[in-house]
Amino acid sequence: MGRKKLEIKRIENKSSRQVTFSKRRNGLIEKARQLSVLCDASVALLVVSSSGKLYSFSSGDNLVKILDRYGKRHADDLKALDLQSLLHGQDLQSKALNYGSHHELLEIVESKLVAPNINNVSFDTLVQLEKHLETALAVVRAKKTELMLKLLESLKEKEKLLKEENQVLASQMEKKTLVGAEADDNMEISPGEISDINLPVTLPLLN
Amino acid sequence: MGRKKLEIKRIENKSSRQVTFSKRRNGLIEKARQLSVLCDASVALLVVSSSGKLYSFSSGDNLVKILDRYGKRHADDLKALDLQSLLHGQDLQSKALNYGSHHELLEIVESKLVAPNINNVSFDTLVQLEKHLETALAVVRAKKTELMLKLLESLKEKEKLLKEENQVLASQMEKKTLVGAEADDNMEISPGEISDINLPVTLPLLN
DNA sequence: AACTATTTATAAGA
DNA sequence: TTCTTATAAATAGTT
Repeated sequence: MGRKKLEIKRIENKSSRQVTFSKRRNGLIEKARQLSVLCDASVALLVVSSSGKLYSFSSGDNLVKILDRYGKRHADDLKALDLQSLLHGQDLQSKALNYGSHHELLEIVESKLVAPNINNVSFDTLVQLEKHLETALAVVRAKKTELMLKLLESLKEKEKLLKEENQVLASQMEKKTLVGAEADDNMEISPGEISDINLPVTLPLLN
Repeated sequence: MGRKKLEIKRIENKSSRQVTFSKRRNGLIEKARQLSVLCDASVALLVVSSSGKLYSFSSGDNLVKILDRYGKRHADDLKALDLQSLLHGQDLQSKALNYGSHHELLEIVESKLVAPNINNVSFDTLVQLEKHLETALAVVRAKKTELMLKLLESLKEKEKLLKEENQVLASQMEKKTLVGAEADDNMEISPGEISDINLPVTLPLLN
């Protein structure tokens, strides 16, 4: 879509390849964003320039929700395939939870690759394994984001409570100042509007 | 780019959202492909519809190359951290070869996320798991590339042999033509320059 | 799935 | 890089 129709093959001129990369990369990322917004879809995009620089986009919150769903559905698929015995079978917890270190994941992968029956490691198998790992990674990242969002929310909540408390303290200070410095210990305190539940213990109780 | 300008916000009508998703998803994937071809870039794209269906694109060879470089660098980092013992330790094969399906990788990941002790799944744990999965992915991709390169080499080798054979055949044809058509069955054949090892069995033996 | 009126992206040029 | 503009492509609404 420019002055001329452009064949889709490697642009040989280095500088125009660079320019085209910059333009189209921006366009692609914008399109990805639009798709995610318009259609409530999760989109993850990764672009590596020929010089090795990395650009990426991911639809964020939304990605979390949906990859979570994807993970759950995948789990359902596994159930349907009667593989869930490993996940929810009797010795599951003892088995899976013994993975003290995630290094074992790597071991499994590596063993597949250095196995004696190396000839059985077909290209297709590797492609499949790659896909599974990608999915696993997506699920883990989704969970990570979810945790971050929860943390964020709890921080916001704390902030709100602290602000409320500050207001009460400020009004008390004002009162105290008006009454005079000698009445400190007998000062009456109004109950205020905030409840006492969930107040951080490091703060003075208000009523 | 349609009959009307469309605001970029969630399309509420379900069916038109579905249609738009389908159209734009295709468009996006095509754009991703074009960028990778035109600019010799690596592109990976992952789209999950709101119903949880997964669509993806990756630029293949080129991505392999660059991620391979990434992978190697990552592998070097691991060595520096003295973690490679896990990769090449002794009981690794016996342990891990029992994993018949790659689904189990996902199961392990999933079990970590839905585990009863959900509160123990700390953010740090997830970050670690993410790193491990990334490494695993890099390793798998490196192996994939290795296989591709081997295949490529063997194809080149075959090509070379076939070309040599063609030359011999061509010179024989020339000789035959010069001698005349009636000497076919008694024609003397020169041994030529090529060896008989590794010649495809579907080709006529030359000497 | 097709069809188009339009909008959008972008190739070339400055 | 950034902007401009002619033109190619994508796509929203329609059938």
